[in-house]
Formats: sequence, structure tokens, C-alpha cells
Amino acid sequence: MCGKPGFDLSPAPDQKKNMSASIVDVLLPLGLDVPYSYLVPDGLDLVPGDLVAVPLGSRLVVGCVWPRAADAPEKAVDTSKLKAVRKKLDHRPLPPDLIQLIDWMADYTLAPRGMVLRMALRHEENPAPPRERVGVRATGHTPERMTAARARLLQVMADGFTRAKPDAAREAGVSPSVVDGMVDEGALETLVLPPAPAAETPDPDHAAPTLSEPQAEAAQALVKAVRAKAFSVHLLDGVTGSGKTEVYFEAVAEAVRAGRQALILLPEIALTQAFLDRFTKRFGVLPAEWHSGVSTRRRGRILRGVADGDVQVVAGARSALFLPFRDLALTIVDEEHDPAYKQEDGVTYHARDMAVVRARFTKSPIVLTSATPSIETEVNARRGRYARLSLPLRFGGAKVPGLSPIDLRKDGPPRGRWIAPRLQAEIAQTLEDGGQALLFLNRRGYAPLTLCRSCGVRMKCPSCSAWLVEHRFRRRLSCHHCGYQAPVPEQCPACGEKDSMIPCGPGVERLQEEVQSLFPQARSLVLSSDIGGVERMRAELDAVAKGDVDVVVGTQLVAKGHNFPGLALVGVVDADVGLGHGDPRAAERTFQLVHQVAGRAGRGSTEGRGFIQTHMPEHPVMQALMKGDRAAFYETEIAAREEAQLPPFGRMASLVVSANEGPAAEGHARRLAASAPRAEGVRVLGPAEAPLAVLRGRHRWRLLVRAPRAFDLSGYLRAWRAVAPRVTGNTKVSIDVDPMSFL
DNA sequence: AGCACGCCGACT
DNA sequence: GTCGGCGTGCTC
Repeated sequence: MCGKPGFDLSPAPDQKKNMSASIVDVLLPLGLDVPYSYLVPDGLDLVPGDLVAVPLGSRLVVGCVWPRAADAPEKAVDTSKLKAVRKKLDHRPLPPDLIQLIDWMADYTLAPRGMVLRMALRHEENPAPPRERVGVRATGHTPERMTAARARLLQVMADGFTRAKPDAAREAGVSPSVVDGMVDEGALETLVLPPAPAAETPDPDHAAPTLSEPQAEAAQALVKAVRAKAFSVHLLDGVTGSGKTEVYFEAVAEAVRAGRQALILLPEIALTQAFLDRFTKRFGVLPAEWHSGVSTRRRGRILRGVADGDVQVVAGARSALFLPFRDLALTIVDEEHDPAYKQEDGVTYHARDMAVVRARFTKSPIVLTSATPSIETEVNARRGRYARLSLPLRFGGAKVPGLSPIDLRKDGPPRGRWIAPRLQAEIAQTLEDGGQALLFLNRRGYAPLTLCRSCGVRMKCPSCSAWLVEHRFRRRLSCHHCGYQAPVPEQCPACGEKDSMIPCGPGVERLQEEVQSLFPQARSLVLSSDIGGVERMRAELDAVAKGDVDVVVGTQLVAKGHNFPGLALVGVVDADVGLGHGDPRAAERTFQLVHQVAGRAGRGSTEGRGFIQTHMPEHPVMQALMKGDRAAFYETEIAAREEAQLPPFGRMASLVVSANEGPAAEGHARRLAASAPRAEGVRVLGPAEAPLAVLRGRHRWRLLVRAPRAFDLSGYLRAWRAVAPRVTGNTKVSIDVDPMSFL
């Protein structure tokens, strides 16, 4: 098979005997931690990374030929009972750095190796065959009947070039049926075209930008890092609008120029039209997009292009991390602090951290960007493990607004309202001046809680320990954790009282209602993730950018990289959401969100103003936000983490025991805790009910493990699992190394 | 992850 | 009597 011309590469007869008895390890994309061994049929040449179809029980499964660890002893498998590899798939082998990444991630997260492989193979399940493209070419024959449309088409085709059928129709400005008609008449002939490229090649010199001096310096450092072809981590650190994207685009351009590849990871890519626009402006074409919204067929083409090295730039969500790049020269993690990078279901991992690991294996540079770096990244930069590139100035001269506090304890709004008099006056002034106002409230829906005024019963999700959130525009109550929905009851489900159900607390919908009653003449809009599809979202963002909206009421969605040039006022309606429960991560998150929202104002020519409503203006996070003092936030937060030996000064893992019955979960959690091995400096806390004690009908109890910074936490957890009582029934234990929540 | 096998409740 | 529910264990 696939013999090279002119040489007989088949093994000599005596070797052949050996070969036919050869065995490969195949990792299967299932919940298995160990590869299985298979016989290699005669003449099949397999290398690590090759995808193969192998029999497993009664079915055929696609797996990946796995390198045999040098130190691994021969497995005790009865070789006479081995099954044989059925066939090798027509596919490039997975690159070594990806195989290394999968092994490393499985070791680190304690996930079965096969489940990590599954993430890398998921996108090529059911590979849709590339659609056959039909091209047309002029034959020279003239049709019997000539029409205006036919003449135009033939004129376009007269150059003799072959065009794809739809392209020919579009260029000539005729309908596809005219093309078909000309084919029938023999004036055009059809032929099969090679598949279209998965993505067009970016032009590194399409529109080279004019960079400010600090930008140019930073760009130069990144270009140098790409040229060095060595592992390095840079933190590209700059406030909103400082031009981080333009800077790292220069490094991307360098990779493209060298004929190599770049990966740009983005949080929630489906919504960042602004990013795609900027990329197109700089490189002349769209990047290859990789996220769940891309069709299977398109993904298949991109995947092949990435493996062949033809697709040079991929912009994608965290799953793009597992693409089989042929020659990855550079990785960018945009907005590295964004919690969307943490995958919580299935294999639990942080895409930013894993991207750094892959870059290390690839021996290539990686760039983390943020205006508000995560504490982990900030500490790494301070320790000198990451090189910091700062862009201190706002591009274009506009300023991030300072945030004036509004103390809700003294100057709050009247009962049942959420906009304080001061903020109301500022909005009025802004509208009078013809500016736009943005009200930020990180709560979807109309009201976070609905209760009966007569008997006090609260509307709760039947399968989660969470209140049902009213969504008034859909007239439904819904659970944000499991998706359960129910109509808003007209009478109390507990006491039967009619019209007694009342909404408690604000959501963005309710806030908009208040805006409408306070400013009836203003055009207002709610921006929230559950408003509808991507198309509608883009249309609404456009409307805001064009100035068709006076007051925007938005959830955290408005903190992302959308550009609202007319925004003059930002009001943070409740800065305390999530704060005050003592979780340091909540403080970090609040700081990042509010800081970014504040950065939305004043991006145009006008200087923005900002207000922050809070019950705790003395809280260090609020203080830092008000003064616009980012350094102060990091000082206090880093000091607090160090004091408490929390990450990144100590290590953590969370073990969640879940079961259909509460006592089963609790009981197993207690036995699990009791079986924890003793180790110097390691503490096992709990079990306690998990923050969401019931989720999708599963009762959850949680253990937290805290360990010193340099401790091999994964090794400890593996040793623990080996001696832990085995799970029975529907009980499950899930492990999260480096959890987001420290509580 | 899937799939077969096994052991207990309500049905053609 | 079987059909089928899910809980358990195995797959090179």
C-alpha cells in the first residue's frame, strides 16, 4: 500500500513475519484511561497519531494509535486473543504536541485519557463529505435562442475561465436557472471543481496599521517572540481601547508571513462580530472561525486545512485548542481573565492554562491579553514568569471614566425601584445632551424571585435548589441552571390565593420598565443573552452603535468587546451582586466586570462618566473601582490570597459527590473524606452541601482540598482515588483541579 | 461512552 | 408466563 515509486519498501520475508505479529496501542475516545492493544494486519503501516477503526465488543470504534510510553511494561494481555485493526482512516496523524497535551491533561485533571482524546476527535465524528462543487466553462457554441440574460452570462464567460455555478450566475447578474439552461443548450459545459479552500489566506500586508509608540514596541517584542520559535508567555496588558488587538495582529501577521499558523482563542466567539470586522480590516479576509455555531461540513474542511497547514489563522472558542495544527507558531488568548475559558462539564479544564501547556509542548510563544488580568496571570507576570507588555495609554485619547459611588444605604431609590435619584438625574442630563446611557445589571429576566404575598411561598425549581426567574416578555418562570420552564401562575400553587404572586428584586427587563416610566420619551433596549439568536444580537448592537437607542440596559454581555461610540454615561445598578459571600473569586469577577463595563463609556470623542450603586462603598473592590485604581485592587487581592494561601499561592481541588438521594451523596462524601490520605500541608475541608445543593435533580455534597503551591495535587488525588470507597448505584464523584470557586 | 447481561415489577 | 426498567460490568 502506498508504495513509493521506484522502490520496493515492503519488508523482507523474515521481517514480514515479525511485522504481521506487531501490535499497536489504540486509545479510544471513551471513558477509558488506558489504550487497548490491537494486531496490525499485514502491510498496514501505522504511526502514533494515526486514526484507525477498531472492533470493540460488537461495534466498530474510531481510535487513535497511541505512543507506547518507554517505561511502560508490556501489558498483561493474552496476545492470542487480540483483535486486529480494521482499517486506517484517510487522515493525517494527530501531531505529537497534541498527543502530549492529551496525556498531560488527563494526568492533570484526572479525566480518563480517552475522554480527553474525545474532545480532540469530537469535531470529526460523522464527517460530512465535502459538497461537490460544479463549475461551468464556455464551449464556444451559441444557443439557438438568445436572451438578454443569456447574452450577459456568455459575455462574462467569454474569457474562457471556469467558474463555480453560483459564481457565474452572480457575476452575470442572472438567476442560476439561466446557467442551467445554457448547460442544457451546450453553450456551457460542467466540470467538477476541487473543493473550495476552508478559509482564504490572510494577507499580512493588507492594511498595516499605524501604531503608537508603546504599541509598536509591544508589537516588536511579540514579533521577536514568534521569530524565536521558542516557548514564551507574554501578558499583553492594557486598558480597554488601548489597541491590544492591533498589537497582537502584528505577531499574527509575522506567523502568516513565515507560512506558519496562529490560533486566536476568544471567549464566546459567536458574538464578537467586532473582532471579525477588525480582523478583516487588517488582513483582508475573515479568519477561519471555530465554534459550536459552525456547520459540521465547514468544520470538517477547516480541520483538514488546519492539519494540512493551509488554514493559517483560526479564531475560535476553547475547543479550538484541540485542533491538529501542523505548524503552530503563535497562540493568543484574548481576554484571558474571562470565565468562559473554564470548561465545567465533562473534562474540567481551563482553556487558558491548557493553551499555555500546549504552547510549551509546541515550543512556540503564547500571548495572554487583558485589561484586567486574572490574579493568577498577574502574579505570574509579577514573578517574571510571564513577560509583561503594557499599553498604558488609551488609543485616541479618550479616558476610562472614574466611577462615582452612590451609597444605596443613604441615597438609594424608593422601595420597589432600583435607580437612585442621583443616577436618575445623571441619565436625564445625558439624554438632554443627546448622549447615550448604559445601565449595567448582571441579572437576566424580570425578577430573580417570585413569591406569594399571601402565604410567602417562593417559586422554586423542581429539580434544582434555585429560585425561578421570571421572564416577562415570554411570560414564563425559568430556572437558569437546568432550563426548566413554567408559566407564571395566576394563583398561588401553595395557598390558592388569586393574583397574589409578586416579583421580588430587579432583572434587566424590570430595570428597562423603570427606565420607560422615568423617561417615557427615551428609546430603551435590553441587551441580554436570552434575547434571541446571534443575528438579532448583532442587529441590536448595530442599532446601539448607530445611536438608535438612548438607554441600554444590559447584563454582562455589554462588558464584552462591543463598541458603543456614543456612550456618555455608565450606571452600575447593583455592584454588590455576588459580592459579600467571602469568595475571593467573586471580588475578582466583580472588579473585572465593572471595570470593563466602565470602559465602554468614553470610547468615542466624548469623555464618559460613570456611577456605581453599592451598599458597601468602603469595600476594597469598590474603592479601587471608584478611584480607577487598578493597582490598588491587585495589591489588596494578591495580599489577601497570599495571606490565606489561596491560589495561586496554594493549590485547590474540589470533589463533588452527587446522587439522586441526598443521604446517599452525603454518606459517600463522608466516607470519601475519611479515606483521604494524610500528606504534609494538605487539608481536606468538608463535606458540606455544594453551593447548588441540588442541580438537575441531583443532590450534591462537596469536599475541598487545599495544598501547598508546589504540591503534586493530581498525584495526591490519584492516590486518594485508589484507596477511596468505590461508588455504588447512581452516586458519582467529579473532580475539579483548580476550581473557580474557593468557597 | 455504549452495549450486553442480569435481576425484579406490570402487561399483551 | 414475557416485556422492559435500570444497575453493573466489560470492552484489546
